[in-house]
Amino acid sequence: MTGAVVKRNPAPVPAPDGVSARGRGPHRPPGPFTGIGTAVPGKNDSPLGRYVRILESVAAADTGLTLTEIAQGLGLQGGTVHRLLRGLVDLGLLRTRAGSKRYVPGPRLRSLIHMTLDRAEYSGLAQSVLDRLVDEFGETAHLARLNDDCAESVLMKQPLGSDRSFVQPGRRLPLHAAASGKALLAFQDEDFIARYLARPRVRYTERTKVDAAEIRREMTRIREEGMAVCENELDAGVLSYGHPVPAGDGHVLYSVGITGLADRFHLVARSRIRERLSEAAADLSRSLGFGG
Amino acid sequence: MTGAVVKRNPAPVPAPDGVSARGRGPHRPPGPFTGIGTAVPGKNDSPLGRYVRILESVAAADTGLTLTEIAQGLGLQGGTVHRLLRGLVDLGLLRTRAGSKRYVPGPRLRSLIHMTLDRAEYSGLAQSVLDRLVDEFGETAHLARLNDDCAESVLMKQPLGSDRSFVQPGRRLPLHAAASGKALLAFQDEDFIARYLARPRVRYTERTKVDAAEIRREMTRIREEGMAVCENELDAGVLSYGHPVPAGDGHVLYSVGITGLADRFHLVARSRIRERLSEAAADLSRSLGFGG
DNA sequence: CATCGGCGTTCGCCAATCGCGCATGGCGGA
DNA sequence: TCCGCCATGCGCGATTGGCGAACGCCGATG
Repeated sequence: MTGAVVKRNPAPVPAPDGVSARGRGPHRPPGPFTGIGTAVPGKNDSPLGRYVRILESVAAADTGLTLTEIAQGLGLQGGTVHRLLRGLVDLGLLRTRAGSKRYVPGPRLRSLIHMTLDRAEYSGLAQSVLDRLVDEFGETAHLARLNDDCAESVLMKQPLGSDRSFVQPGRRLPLHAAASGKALLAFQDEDFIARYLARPRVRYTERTKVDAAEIRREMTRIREEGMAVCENELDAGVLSYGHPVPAGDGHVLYSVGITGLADRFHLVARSRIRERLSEAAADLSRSLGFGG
Repeated sequence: MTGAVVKRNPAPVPAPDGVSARGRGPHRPPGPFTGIGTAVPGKNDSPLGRYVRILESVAAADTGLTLTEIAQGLGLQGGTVHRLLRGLVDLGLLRTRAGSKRYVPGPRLRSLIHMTLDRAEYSGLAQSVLDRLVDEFGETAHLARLNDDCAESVLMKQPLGSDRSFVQPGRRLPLHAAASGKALLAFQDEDFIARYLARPRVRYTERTKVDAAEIRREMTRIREEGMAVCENELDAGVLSYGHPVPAGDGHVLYSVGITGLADRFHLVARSRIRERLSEAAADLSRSLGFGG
């Protein structure tokens, strides 16, 4: 099977003379030059390799690419590329720019990006927003990311003199028993929520809500209020608030939260917290790259 | 073709009773729960969808995943996953951690991720490093990213009172005639360099080097010195320096550069520039997520 | 106003591939 | 030592990828 003659297009190599192999050699103005991290130069065309090259082309283009631009770049047929693109769009890796027929990176590719972001990188992106929250309330603020079936704290800022922390970076917070987790869960799509609720949940304290119906009611409340509250449901004596960070295209991948000891933090008016968290979420949405 | 009975595994659904359909139901301790950005819930298992889910699983795991962990997560056979992983590794999307058998994101995925980073995001990640360079030298500093076959300036910081800029974000700098471009080209693998040199190059000024052999000689020099210099090769009267930003796994995707008018900038000792650029590159490598 | 060319879309066909079961080979723990 | 875990090949069948071709659609062109 090594020498099997492949019928496919011989890749975007300009035909030696003026006419391409199929008599319709277009022209291809700038040329493709695909492949930055080309590991094994022979495996680059396979079903998967083509998908990757499409993604790379689209990602490299600032304003998106049209179908035929992609087709030319890969040396593939228009019809073929159309099908590939449909697959990519259906998976959410690409999307078409509103109305236009230009393809741009989709939410799924975006989320993949953020999943591989290291914790160190968040400090540059979000530190200032958390700083402001801490200045305002004197309590611990953190940024949480939806990871798998939990919310992972990726960045935290504590007020001076704070003794212990409940949301140090790396801690995985359950989606049903933490404010930032609940703020994430409430804004996932129905499919995600259903799958989450179908699995067993841990009861951390006697106030932890584990009943599916009860959680669903709270999700509705959170969506209405725009903010999640969690008191004594995960750590005893702790009161925390969580607010979703919108991702521009409707998805919610991050949430911002603020956490304090209940007896002290209760003194702060909830409406003011909601207001500030909402502002912080808008700022974060911008600095995390969801603005444009 | 709607009701076609599919033979594949019924997805990671636990078998109703104790025994799985194939009589070997392992146990799957934590459970898979794959799928955050599930766009179209039906299209999620297709050849491509499986690949994407593998990538997401691996990206979400901090320390990488083993083959069987992935297989369990997707509800696929070990042998099947092995082939999928081989494809992903061959393409450079994944790689195995040195010696270990754990799979982690590869250089190609890294590069894809960084290609979709928005310019706004760079300001959070890299602004402070550029600020320091500008404070030190009073000249314009910028961060460039290898895009396709050119270096794209993604972030720039000018000193106060600077009149015009040669590296405003979005500008695409040629790899053979700009300091930051040359710093990128010099540290690509031989395959990339050969392909780049095989294509025609633009001569911008009479000092632009376009001859392949001459460029290769300069590449060697750059690798030895660790820094690229460019004077009057792209813009007349402009002197600029470029330094690669190492990506941890040997690849170079970014470079940092500093640019000034030649008659003024010539007064600064080259060794000091090299030293500061080297520090800046190390800082950038960390804040861009290559620190490990 | 008619025509042409580019672009996106759809359809049938063939085979490359994907995914599975099974068998095999290395490696570490009991 | 043996045994289990994990990783790796090898046929087989169903799925899907890729191609050619044809079809609307729009704007540019004569």
